[in-house]
Amino acid sequence: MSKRSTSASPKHAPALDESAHIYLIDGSAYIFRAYFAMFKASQARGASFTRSDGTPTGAVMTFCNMLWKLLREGLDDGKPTHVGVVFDHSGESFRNEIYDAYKANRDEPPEELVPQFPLIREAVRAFGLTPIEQEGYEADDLIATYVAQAKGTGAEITIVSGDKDLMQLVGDDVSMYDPMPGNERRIGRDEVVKKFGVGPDKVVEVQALAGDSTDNIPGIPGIGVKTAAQLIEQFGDVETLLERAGEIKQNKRRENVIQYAEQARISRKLVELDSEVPLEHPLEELGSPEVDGKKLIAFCKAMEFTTLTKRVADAYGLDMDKVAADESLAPDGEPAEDADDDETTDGAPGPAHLATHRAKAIRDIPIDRDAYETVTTLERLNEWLARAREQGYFAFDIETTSLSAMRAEVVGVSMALKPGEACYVPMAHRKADELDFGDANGLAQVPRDAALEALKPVLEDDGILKIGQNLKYDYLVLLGLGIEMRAIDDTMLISYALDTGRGTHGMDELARRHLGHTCITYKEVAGTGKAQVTFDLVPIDKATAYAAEDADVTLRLWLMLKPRLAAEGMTAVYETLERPMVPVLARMEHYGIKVDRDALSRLSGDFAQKLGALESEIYELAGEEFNIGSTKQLADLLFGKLGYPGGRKTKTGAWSTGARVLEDLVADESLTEAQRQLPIKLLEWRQLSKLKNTYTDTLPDYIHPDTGRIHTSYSLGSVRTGRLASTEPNLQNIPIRTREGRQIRTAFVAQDGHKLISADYSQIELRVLAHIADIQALKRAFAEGLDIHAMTASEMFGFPIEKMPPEIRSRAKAINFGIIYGISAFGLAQQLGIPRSEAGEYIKKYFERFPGIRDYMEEMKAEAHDKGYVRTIFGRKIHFPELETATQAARGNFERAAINAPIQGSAADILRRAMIRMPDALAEAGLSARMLLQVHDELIIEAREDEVEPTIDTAVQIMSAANEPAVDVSVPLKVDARAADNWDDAH
DNA sequence: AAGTTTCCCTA
DNA sequence: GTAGGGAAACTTG
Repeated sequence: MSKRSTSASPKHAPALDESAHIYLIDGSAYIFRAYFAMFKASQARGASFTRSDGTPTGAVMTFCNMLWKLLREGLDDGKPTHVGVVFDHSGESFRNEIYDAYKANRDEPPEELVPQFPLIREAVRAFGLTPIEQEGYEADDLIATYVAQAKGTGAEITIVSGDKDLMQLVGDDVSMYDPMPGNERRIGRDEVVKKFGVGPDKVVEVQALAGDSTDNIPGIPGIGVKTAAQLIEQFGDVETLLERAGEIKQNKRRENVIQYAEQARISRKLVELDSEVPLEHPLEELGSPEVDGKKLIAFCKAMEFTTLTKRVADAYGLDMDKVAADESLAPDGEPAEDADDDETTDGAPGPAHLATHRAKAIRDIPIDRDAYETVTTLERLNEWLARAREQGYFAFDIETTSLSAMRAEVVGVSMALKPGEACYVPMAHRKADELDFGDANGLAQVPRDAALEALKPVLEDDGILKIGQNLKYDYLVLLGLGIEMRAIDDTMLISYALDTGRGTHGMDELARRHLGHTCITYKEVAGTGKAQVTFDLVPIDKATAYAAEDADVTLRLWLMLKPRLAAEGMTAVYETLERPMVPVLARMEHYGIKVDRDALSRLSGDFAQKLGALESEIYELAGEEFNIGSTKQLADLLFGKLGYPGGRKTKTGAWSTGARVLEDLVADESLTEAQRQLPIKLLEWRQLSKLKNTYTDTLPDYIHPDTGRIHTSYSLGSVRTGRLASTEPNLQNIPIRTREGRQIRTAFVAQDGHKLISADYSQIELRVLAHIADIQALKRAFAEGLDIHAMTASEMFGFPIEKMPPEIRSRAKAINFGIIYGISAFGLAQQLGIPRSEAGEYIKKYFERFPGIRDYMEEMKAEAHDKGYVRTIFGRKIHFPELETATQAARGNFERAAINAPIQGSAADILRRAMIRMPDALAEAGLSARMLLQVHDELIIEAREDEVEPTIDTAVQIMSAANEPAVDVSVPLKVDARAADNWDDAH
């Protein structure tokens, strides 16, 4: 018995007579249906249904909203006088004694739902009611018994449920009401007839014959609801039918009825509700709908339901601030870092305990690569999938011919159901003539199309959780095959949410770190270098060991890491900032961006010509030919033979030839005009060779042969601040600063009839800084739309903003950037080309003018030292384990990173939130526009020409409000957007 | 063939 | 001073 059950004091309800109206609410069914129908769907859209300590509360909230509405307003026919909220008792019911497979095919409840069951019972108490449940009985039986007893009183009865198993109870004074949000409906006799083809009194007969796969009620094979209704119409009931089965005309049907007669009798017992349960809470004790506002507010506050708290306070004219959260249910404040001795209020082990307990148990199960199964038939694959369906979750991995998802062909898939229980399903392996696999390595495998067809419904089922490592890859490959994965968890992203800064999040490293296990490397199975083969040529036995191990390890990592999310209060970060990025990014990568190959080719030609001319001039000036691209040869020549004054050295002691050194030579007044020509030409050559080699020569190779577009890959979990990184190719470093560089941008174009829209945040990091450090002067400047660098310069150097000399403004700009980067006198001096002492003076002056900034910096340093991490405004943690061990010299670097991380990271989180909402926002606005690229503070969207204006409006709207409603930002987020035919003109 | 260094492109 | 990716040269195995 719960500690608090004694404190629940049911109020006295009026007498039960003809004027009474009883609501019997089927709590358990509602929770499940609400969860699958809406809570999960909203979650997939990125909505947060998690309390600040990570406890999932979506189902509790839905339930409370339903109950609130029900008690306050009643249903379509007035308010109730008596209310009972009824739940299934956990564990088996008497039906399992009749038929041990009853409900045996039910999935375990979803992980997010489990901690919510006790909370929902608490919710019922908060409404002043007693949750009704009884060991050995299901909610339906209790409801049936209440109905049977209430009938004698003449009261009107409404069963609040949409469950067809309760339809047998409908009668003169008894109807049902399905409370599913958006699908509310009254269910009376007519609705029952529509569903079962017979009246409520014959429903059990029909159900007995037709069976029910969700409850695992067998029924009679070959008979569905239609046939069952027809048979019952003819024979009256199951028993009569079985006696006179010989009269059935259809041969097969008759045989089945006779053969499965006993099964039908059992089924009837299973579906018929027990209306004679000895009630622990008799009918007279049903509660009243009157609510104690304070008690309910205390509960809602503990759950952090802001909207409902307000609604309740308004309804009762109470001041919500004056009611404290129910402490026995509220989060404990700082979530438990340490995984020891935490307990929930019911004394059950909490998430932190679960996390450590799981970790230990999983590490103890050895990994045996020889135990994995190779699935070679479709039948066997379907058996695995059926088990996955039954379990409700499984680990999953695709093997393909390419690391590039857009070019990958599926070769096989692996899956794991439990630690050590994994298989590989080869689909498209082939023999290469030059390799002898031997006889034992035949190519028995499941044809690809058939295998994918079997997989598709499971992958797309949002009731079956697919667990993977870096699932964006699999998602993208499958998207190309017309499969849209739903219900996913990604171990890489879970690890990233938990452990950013504590190492990388690749599977091999996670396996080593958490399981003490070294995975087989890809090279071990596929070879290395020139001898490396694609996965379809890997022998199937090796492939099984490799692929099934991946799935096995992924599952184990998930079992270990997932409970840590709740234990460490990171569930919301994972579910709102990480997981929803997978489908969004996969689609952006899938669409790609159109690139004008010919334009790039022309540029390459131009650059080549100019480079040729420059080379000749450089050889002429140098007096000899050499490899200009070789820094070593160049240094030898410049500082050796030609005697130029050497500037800086690199960290390995070599003379530096970087742009800064060459620029210094150009400006060196001790050199002659003629001597300055060589560094000038070298700088030009460097710039052009960079543009040619890195961009115009390389980008065309990334144009996909089928789509004519470039499909970059965005990496999640690789940047410690939460930013994305773009690879193969990197489209986040396309040139913009020089005229020649911008020509490359013009080659990124919209497709025919479309425009590219570039929407970017203005000064987002400085705005975030102004907010976090709470700097009034900066906040005011942003609110008034001032030129922030000019304003800084004005504050520091005293010039009026309107007459600011450009060079003063640019100094202030450098300082502002320096602040974001965790300023040092050394760095600022280098940036501005001034003595370090002078830079130090600037910084001193800045801090005098903006002391809050210095306070912020000191705070971040202290927090990073004390706690080992800093946080973004959305709660993402960035760990700095290095600070504990760093030497004095190295410490400054980490401290600057800790200062920068909340700024860069919060900005990155804002971008993520905008990106996650954008596709739905565009679709809801009826727009066909698509996000194509993200460049840290900029989104590139492709829109049809006739939709450009509304697309810009939507994008700006979403981006400007991306922080809401999770976090208030005390500075406006300004977004600029424009459209053009190419990226350069749009930016 | 694989790893490291230098340089340079982006926010 | 923050956060990245990547080409080419160079070093090491």
